[in-house]
Amino acid sequence: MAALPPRRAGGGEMTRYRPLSRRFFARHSVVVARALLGHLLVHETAGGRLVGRIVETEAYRGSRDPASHASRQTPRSAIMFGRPGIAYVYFSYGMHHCLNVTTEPDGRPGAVLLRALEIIEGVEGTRHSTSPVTRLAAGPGRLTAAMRVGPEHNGTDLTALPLFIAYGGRRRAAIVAGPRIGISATASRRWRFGLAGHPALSRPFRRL
DNA sequence: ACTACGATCTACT
DNA sequence: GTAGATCGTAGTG
Repeated sequence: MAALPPRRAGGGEMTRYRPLSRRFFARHSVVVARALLGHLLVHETAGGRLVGRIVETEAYRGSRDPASHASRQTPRSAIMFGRPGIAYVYFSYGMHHCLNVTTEPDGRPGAVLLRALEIIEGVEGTRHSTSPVTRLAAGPGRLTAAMRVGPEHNGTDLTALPLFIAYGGRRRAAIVAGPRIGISATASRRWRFGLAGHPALSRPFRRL
């Protein structure tokens, strides 16, 4: 009998990175946006595993949130009305992709935009053009570039391989909040959240 | 078919 | 601080 081949670095490590449950995402977008801070985005690629800690998010919710793509029901936004825990990837400003995870129970529109990560594994597999390394995923467009996320991930399940959100341990840092970036309306809603003082934030949070 | 614009990033002043 | 790159989506004709 031949020896077992070595475990591939792909699925075998799912014990180390445990996906969050779908129920985690089936809540109010603002609750999910805050709760995601400190958890991990994991991507098992052919070139190796990429892992980043989520340090900044934004909540988008409901049909009456004018800043949200779900303020109108269109082919693109349909995914925000579906089941939670699914990737919503859209193309922005003609050159970037942004990654969201859908929220709220099935049938209610919502999503959380992942705006910044601290890359903690697989830095050598990410693009090296951005320096310092702490800024590699500091912004929604940089995040998708660093994590090799593209339109092919739109509609995929973020609770399963190869791209998923995993438990990241107990969060230590305090959470800060502010108005969402690039949104003219609803500036009074402070639905942008971040880990206080983290170097990978896309932009600083203003003090009250 | 044609137009306007954006949940951005980089480079430059 | 502000401009330019660049194109899918959605609204209008």
